[in-house]
Amino acid sequence: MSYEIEQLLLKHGVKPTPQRAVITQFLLSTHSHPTADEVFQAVSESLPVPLSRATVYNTLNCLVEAGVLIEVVVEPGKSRYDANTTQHHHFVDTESGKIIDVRPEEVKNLPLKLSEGFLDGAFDVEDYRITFFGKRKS
Amino acid sequence: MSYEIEQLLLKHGVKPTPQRAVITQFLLSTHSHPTADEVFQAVSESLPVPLSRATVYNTLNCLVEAGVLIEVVVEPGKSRYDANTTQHHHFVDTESGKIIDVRPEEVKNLPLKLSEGFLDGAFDVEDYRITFFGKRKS
DNA sequence: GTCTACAGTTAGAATTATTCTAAGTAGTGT
DNA sequence: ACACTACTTAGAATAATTCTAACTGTAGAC
Repeated sequence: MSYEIEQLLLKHGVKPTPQRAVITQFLLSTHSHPTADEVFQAVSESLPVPLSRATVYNTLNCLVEAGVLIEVVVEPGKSRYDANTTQHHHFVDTESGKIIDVRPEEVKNLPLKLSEGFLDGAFDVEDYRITFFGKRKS
Repeated sequence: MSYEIEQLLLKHGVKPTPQRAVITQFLLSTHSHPTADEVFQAVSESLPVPLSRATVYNTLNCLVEAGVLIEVVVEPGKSRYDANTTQHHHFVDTESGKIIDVRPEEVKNLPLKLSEGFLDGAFDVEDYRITFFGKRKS
């Protein structure tokens, strides 16, 4: 397993195992926001040892807890995963279903501020995500 | 069934049936963003006729298609439904899991504009939703 | 008024995504 | 080598949703 992946996992307090490394490696190499099953498909092809679905789910949950990955929920029924853990947003192409990362700088007028209302008054807002919907220009 | 509900369904091209009316009625009466199962539980108690889960799912999908409801996906595994179809955002209380509607006016600096970038250049952004995460102030 | 057609509803089976369980495996420290 | 612990495994179990095929019930044709 590559030194960089090993260091990344260690830095987040995750014991580096071959399965975890290869799953992390795959997610770092793509911007396609794959589902757990897509990770399973892609990784089991390129792995010398057999890989269980349970391990994929365990690993993804573990990596999300540790902050190595972000879980992205934009459509009902399944979660998607993103190794880009910097603050960013998502654009969903409603025709293809593809999800594209949107850097905060691409959105004007950020950071958002809440006005003085019940939300700002009663709650601590720790984070926010914007999901854009639209279509590719023809 | 109430005249208002009947008119609302007709206006959206949905044939008003008792099941659809009572499900719509329930969603209009709450701000709790219930899941399909919560709708089923709540409605089957107050309905004289038996209600099938399939009907709940059929009806919710039908009402979302017709624009009577919005489907809200903030947590993995299940969809939630919201009869508030005006443009708005959501705040998720990460401790209780409760979802609270946020009116656009509560967020300063809106409407957002995309800067001149690949996203703005290649895609037509039709809509966006902001999901806030945080906790109730103690 | 009856008949027919069709859309809506139903119970339960099937499917899909995810988690659980119990057993097996490997690496680390002793 | 030995035991401890954490990881992985296959398959069972669960949960959310969709499918299927049979059963209404109502609207329009006659």
